[in-house]
Amino acid sequence: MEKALQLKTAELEKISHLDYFNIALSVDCVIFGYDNKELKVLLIKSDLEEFSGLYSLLGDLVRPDEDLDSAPYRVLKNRTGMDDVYLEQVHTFGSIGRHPSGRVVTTAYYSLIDITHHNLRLDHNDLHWHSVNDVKKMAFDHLLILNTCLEQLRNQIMENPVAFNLLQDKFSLRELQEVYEAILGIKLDRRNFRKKIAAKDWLQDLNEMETNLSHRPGKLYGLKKQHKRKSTKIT
Amino acid sequence: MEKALQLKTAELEKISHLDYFNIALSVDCVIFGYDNKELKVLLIKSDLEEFSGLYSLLGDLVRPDEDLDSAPYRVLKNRTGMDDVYLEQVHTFGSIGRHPSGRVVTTAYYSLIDITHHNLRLDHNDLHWHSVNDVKKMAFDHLLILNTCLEQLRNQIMENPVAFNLLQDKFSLRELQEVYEAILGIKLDRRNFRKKIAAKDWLQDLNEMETNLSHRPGKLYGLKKQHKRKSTKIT
DNA sequence: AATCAATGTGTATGAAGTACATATTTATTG
DNA sequence: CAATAAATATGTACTTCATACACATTGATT
Repeated sequence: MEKALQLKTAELEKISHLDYFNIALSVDCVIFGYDNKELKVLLIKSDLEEFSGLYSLLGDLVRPDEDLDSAPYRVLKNRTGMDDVYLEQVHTFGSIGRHPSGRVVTTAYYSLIDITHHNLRLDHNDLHWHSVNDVKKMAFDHLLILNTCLEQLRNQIMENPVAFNLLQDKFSLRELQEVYEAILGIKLDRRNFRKKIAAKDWLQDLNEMETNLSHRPGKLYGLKKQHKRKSTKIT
Repeated sequence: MEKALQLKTAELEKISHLDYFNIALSVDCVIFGYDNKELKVLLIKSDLEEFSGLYSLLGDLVRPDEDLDSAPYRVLKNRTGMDDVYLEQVHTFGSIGRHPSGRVVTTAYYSLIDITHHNLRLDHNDLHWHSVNDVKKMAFDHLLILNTCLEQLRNQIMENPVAFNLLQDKFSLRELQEVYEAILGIKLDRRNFRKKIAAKDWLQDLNEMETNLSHRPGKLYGLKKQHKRKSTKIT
């Protein structure tokens, strides 16, 4: 048993209809968005009886002919139409009882998307944005998955320019700061925040100003090209 | 297809003998040790023809009746007899072609063990310690897995007192520093290292000294009880 | 012209990281 | 037993980073 992985193909065939392949593998996507100064997460109503009334993450079983890391891109593309997103693997959850219908191990990914920019078909897919702070109960172990991803996101945003994916291409420093505050759940000092971001050399000054405000407009910035990550994982 | 995870049990039965369960799930353990001022990793000779002469990590298929996170503890216990180790999930690798015998997705864990303390049955299991720096080629994608785990280890040792698991219960600050140097692959300043470690409040002064040295002996320390992590994952 | 509501900016302080040298202890050796 | 060798133990100056905090400026509105 202990050596199963070292067996040759023929031997592997023999054991493949023992219990070894009775574990299904899925991916679940924690898709973060940002609206109304709040961090949101995109959820779907669970149609498992056990979880009636609860929401779950967007997931699907991994197909035998796709890379594990490609599966969440497929899910995201199918659900939202987007294929230029930042997706990161976070953790794999595999407790015996986590799925009521059978043994399903799931690998969790998170993604940050601009809810205004893309053609989200929320109605068609029965998808809904939820304020992360308001989500108290979810189907499966998805609340644990959500919290794990949120924690990882919080740990990353000062190192990597990922939070920018929540915003449109042009944004003011105020908007950027509000995004950071929504993710971290705390207020930040404006001058120190700007100093810190400036030190990262992430921003491109677009020489444009905000418009249609009833007060002094701020300068608009974009994320420098060399820091933009595009999907390369669809196989 | 996209909704497979939301299907009811009966429906799940129906599709369970389509291709969905033709992905096997394994765990692989990157077991780090420390000897002769070098970071080591415990490897086994691959007995796949494709990889003849190469070494691989210790792994096994996940059993249907065990939690994913329990599997590496089982592997480690079976291989080394140890069950009081620190094991941490790092990443899941699932490229289509990563295993020549079929579709196997593997979740990687790392562990740090004291190579002197436990009853390692190296000969019996055909296990060998390799200097991490000398490992240039491995079976499967195991070199990638090793490097991913090493990177994560390096990122963790200043936050979490994990490196201590490489040492025996009593150690001098010099030994501790040498462990850190071996993991990070750089030399550290003695005074600054001690200052940093002292600030963590990890160490218990044992009021003992090194013995059998041909020079001034150092004080011996232990890791404070509240920081010792024991395995709780065997189901 | 005055008011409102925001943007934009700098400095002083404390905390943490880094570079670096000397006195002390033990075992060993002549 | 005195001198030497090889290590331990420790503190300070310097720099870098994080934090706290206030005022002048801009553009729209009245």
